[in-house]
Amino acid sequence: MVPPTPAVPHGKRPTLADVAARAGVSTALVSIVMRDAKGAGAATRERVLQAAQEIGYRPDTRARLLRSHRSHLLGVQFGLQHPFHSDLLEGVYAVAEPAGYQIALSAVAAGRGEQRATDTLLADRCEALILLGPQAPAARLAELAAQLPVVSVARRLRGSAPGVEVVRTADDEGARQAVDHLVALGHRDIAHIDGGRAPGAADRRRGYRTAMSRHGLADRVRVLPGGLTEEDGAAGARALLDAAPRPTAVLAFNDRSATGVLDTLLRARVPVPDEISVIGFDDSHLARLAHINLTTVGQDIPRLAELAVGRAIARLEGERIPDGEAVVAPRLVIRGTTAEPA
Amino acid sequence: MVPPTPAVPHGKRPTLADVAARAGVSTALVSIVMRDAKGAGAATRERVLQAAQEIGYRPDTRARLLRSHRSHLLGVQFGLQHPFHSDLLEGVYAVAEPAGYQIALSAVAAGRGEQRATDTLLADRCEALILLGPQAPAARLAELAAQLPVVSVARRLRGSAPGVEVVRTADDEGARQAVDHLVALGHRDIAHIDGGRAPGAADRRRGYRTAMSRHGLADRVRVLPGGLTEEDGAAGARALLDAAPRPTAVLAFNDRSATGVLDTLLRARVPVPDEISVIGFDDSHLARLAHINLTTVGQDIPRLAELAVGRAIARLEGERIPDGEAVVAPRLVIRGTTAEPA
DNA sequence: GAATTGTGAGCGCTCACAATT
DNA sequence: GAATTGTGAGCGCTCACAATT
Repeated sequence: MVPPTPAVPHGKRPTLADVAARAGVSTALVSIVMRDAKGAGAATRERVLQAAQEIGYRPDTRARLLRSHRSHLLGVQFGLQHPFHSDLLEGVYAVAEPAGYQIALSAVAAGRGEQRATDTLLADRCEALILLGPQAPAARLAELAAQLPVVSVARRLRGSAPGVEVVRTADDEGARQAVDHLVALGHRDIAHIDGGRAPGAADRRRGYRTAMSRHGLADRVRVLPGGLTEEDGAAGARALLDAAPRPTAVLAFNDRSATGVLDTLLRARVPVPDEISVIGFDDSHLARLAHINLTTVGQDIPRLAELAVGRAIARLEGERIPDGEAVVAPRLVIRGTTAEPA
Repeated sequence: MVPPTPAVPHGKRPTLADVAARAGVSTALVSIVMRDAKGAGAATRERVLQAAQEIGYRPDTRARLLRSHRSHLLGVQFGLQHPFHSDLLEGVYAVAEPAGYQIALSAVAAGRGEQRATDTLLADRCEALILLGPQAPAARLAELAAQLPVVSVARRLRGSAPGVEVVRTADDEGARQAVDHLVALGHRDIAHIDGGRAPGAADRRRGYRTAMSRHGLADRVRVLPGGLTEEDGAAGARALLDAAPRPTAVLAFNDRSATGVLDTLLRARVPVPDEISVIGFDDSHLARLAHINLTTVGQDIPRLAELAVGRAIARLEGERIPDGEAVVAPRLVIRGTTAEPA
């Protein structure tokens, strides 16, 4: 049985002209009222809104965009499997919509690469692109930046993609804070399970090394290959358990990785933080869960989102933008997975 | 310093007319070539593509949609914080794009409710709506369904929203499979940490109760209030640890909840599965991670996505659709968190 | 003259159809 | 006659401007 709604909706969807006819005014006037622009009397405004309501009129965003010079559309590319991106998106919506910009989302997924994601955003007439943790070659980013304003969030680009705005956390500084905290607690054997080639991984690795050296612990530096998933953290933790001497503290690349570390240690009956302290990175939802209660280097997600949207809009509106990257300070959040060494 | 790219891109972006002028043909012909439609000679086709390439032409999706009767756009509403939705989206993209439909994404987030999410999809001229785990009142869904085809995924609607297509997993059957498995292992004290008011929770609860009764274990039924997060599972597990007698097995509402259960048990030094067996629901990425290795009731995510997209398209193309809901069979995936009771 | 209203054109495409080979 | 090419109109809006109070 075919259900009640017809395949092609009943007749056509109502247009400006339908509203105008019903209200007995011109379409231009309806347009003014629908946009809430000035140039219409209170009585007419009332009458038009009434008519629109009655026939269930909704403005057609696409026609609107086509006609107007500006589209006020920001295209955002994100990874479907990254909770950190989800958190950022919340912030992006929160900042963009009040500023009068709409968000067009395009996901990177298995079988749907970044090229595809950005291509659809361009075809949709986005005015600027905000890329969350893009992995595309710098040359591709530069190519995009030649066409429209592009903001890279959380991916550093050392001048290799001119024209691309970069908004990121001071990853090295975050790693330093983590090491400082552990050293202050009395730790010396501090290992780092890194993020491999993930955005930010190189800086965190460097920050860790530098901080260790500064504390005279250069010979204790231990970097284990990792990645951005729970599994990567678990693998790193298993390697550490076999090591002699075992470290008394671990800095993981991110919270997901740290979760994997915690799980492996728990299974191996190595009490945290009594025997080994663990620090994550991001301060995502995960870290805050009471049963995880992870000490972590917090990224200021709302601030990152605000800066990303802000720079995109500033570029579009021709405002002056401070030179160089926007680097946001991280902040160590001390919870229950770090303590003095045994 | 303002960077190289001008605020409003260099002049204008190229249009069909620009390509036509460069190739020395009519715009209609360029349109044909760009759409890969028939009606253009090989040589012309070549020349047009060449011209388009040279000036960096990209078709404007919005103008295209405006002009053509059909938009071939499917609007998908999803929750930003639900990994299960991310998995579904992967499947949706994989099915829709080859079928010639584009996906418009609209996220539900803090401060951006479902009403807002669907409103933007409608304004974008989507032809059909696919709602992942919608929580909106049935009346609202019915209202939408009166305007265009609507598919509800994972949310059951017992006739309360006529016209809405429902695609879901047989949640009760899934819970039954879990209980059967545990009973076959020898468990009798099997508790359920439920999903509260989450979509599917009522069916899973009922499936659990029914299965317990069928095994003559009605007096062992224990349902603890829960939800869909790790924290909900952890809270339920804490309650169970204090209970006397402790259950020997727990069925959690979903994998996230089960992860919270596992964590709490590990911390309390209650070995899994030696002392307590744990089963999740979904078979999300989470469950498959080696260090979690969770026995779980698998939802057939690719199939759910395929059915959702398929029904939307069928409705749009006026095909006959089997009456009633599309219910997908779950399949128990046995991993490492279940065993015979001690 | 200031506020309100209307007119005409056109944004970038695709479609139906006519004209050309 | 079949394939290829071109013409004109119009999708639903907004904008610049003119006309009205």
